[in-house]
Amino acid sequence: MEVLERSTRKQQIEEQATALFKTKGYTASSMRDLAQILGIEAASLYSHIKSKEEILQNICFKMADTFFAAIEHVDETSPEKQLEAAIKAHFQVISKNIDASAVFFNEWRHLSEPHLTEFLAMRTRYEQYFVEIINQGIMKGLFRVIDEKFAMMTILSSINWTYQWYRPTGKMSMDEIGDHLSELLINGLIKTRNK
Amino acid sequence: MEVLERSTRKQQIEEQATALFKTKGYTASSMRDLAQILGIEAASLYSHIKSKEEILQNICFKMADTFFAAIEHVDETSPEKQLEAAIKAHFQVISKNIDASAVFFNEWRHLSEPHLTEFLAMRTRYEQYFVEIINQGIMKGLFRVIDEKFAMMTILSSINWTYQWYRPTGKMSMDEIGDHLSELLINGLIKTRNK
DNA sequence: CCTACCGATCGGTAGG
DNA sequence: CCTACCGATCGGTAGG
Repeated sequence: MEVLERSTRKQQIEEQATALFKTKGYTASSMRDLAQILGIEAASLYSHIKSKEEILQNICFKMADTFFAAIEHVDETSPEKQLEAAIKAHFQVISKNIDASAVFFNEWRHLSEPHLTEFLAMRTRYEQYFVEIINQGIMKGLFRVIDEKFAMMTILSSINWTYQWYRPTGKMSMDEIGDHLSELLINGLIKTRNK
Repeated sequence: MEVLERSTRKQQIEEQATALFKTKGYTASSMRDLAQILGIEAASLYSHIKSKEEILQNICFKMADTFFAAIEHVDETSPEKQLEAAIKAHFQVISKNIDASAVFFNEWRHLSEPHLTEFLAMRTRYEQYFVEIINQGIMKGLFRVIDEKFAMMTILSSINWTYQWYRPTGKMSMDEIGDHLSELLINGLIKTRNK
């Protein structure tokens, strides 16, 4: 019973902290700000969490796990289909976790060692997954010959930026955006018969 | 003579502050950090600047001016050529001002009012320039029919992200990246004869 | 450009 | 979860 209550309270803290960090940034957010949102004193937060940075670590590494879990289920035959599925999977994680994505993309640099190094290693591994798909597409003559890291950066940055403007209530639905993103980006990459 | 010295010192402060803000973020950077880099006491900074935020304002609004100046010279006939020139101009500003671009993209939200509102208005106006080119391309039947704001966001985000990975010493030159960026993005947008 | 210093606020702890 | 409090650090000023 007590464990359950604590667990729930900890989740509440992390949830509110995520929204706060997104709005004000991690460094500019104080534990007193966070406590006030939850209607408690700042000192009381430390019954549930170890430190301010622990919250940031949880947000960043949970998001990293979610991103990896999403592309784990991608299982297509052609590089083109595989890239399409990966782009959509990546976007869906962002669209379903807008606040956490904002913190993930902007505040990770405030992680202390050794978490910072671990975080960057995970990011590189994730990026490598996209690089390999692009590489296969080039080798099979489907994609234009292009620096694969450059292509990966261009693709991921477009998707990553969506947290800045995507609104569930906007005129484009989640699926529509996923479709258009993959279409525009893969269309840019693909070899046309006329070129 | 005195005015000249002060002006130079102020430039030095802003230059070092830009690098510091990029690395640590605006809020996490202290005036004592900045003073130490310059080899003076924190209090001495205030002979040259009014406040910490004044530095941020100067970085952000100077960059905004530079971006506008770059697209002002774009003067092409077709939407395709115009978009290509605008993409290249935008990237060149970033590549030539990597540190200031990082601050511009990440730290603007720490501007206080009324500067924040003014900044966002400028950004919207700049984005609108790209939206209009895309709109013309769609109306002339050159570009695929797509939400023009979505296309603008996708294009600009790819270019904006370059400050994260572009290195003047990297294997792709500045011009090569500009070429490939515009090619990949416009190729994604353009109507192919086979579709 | 420096010394000396201000009030405010920070993350976090002790003890209940 | 609270009261009471800690040492550290913050942006900035006064006066030279």
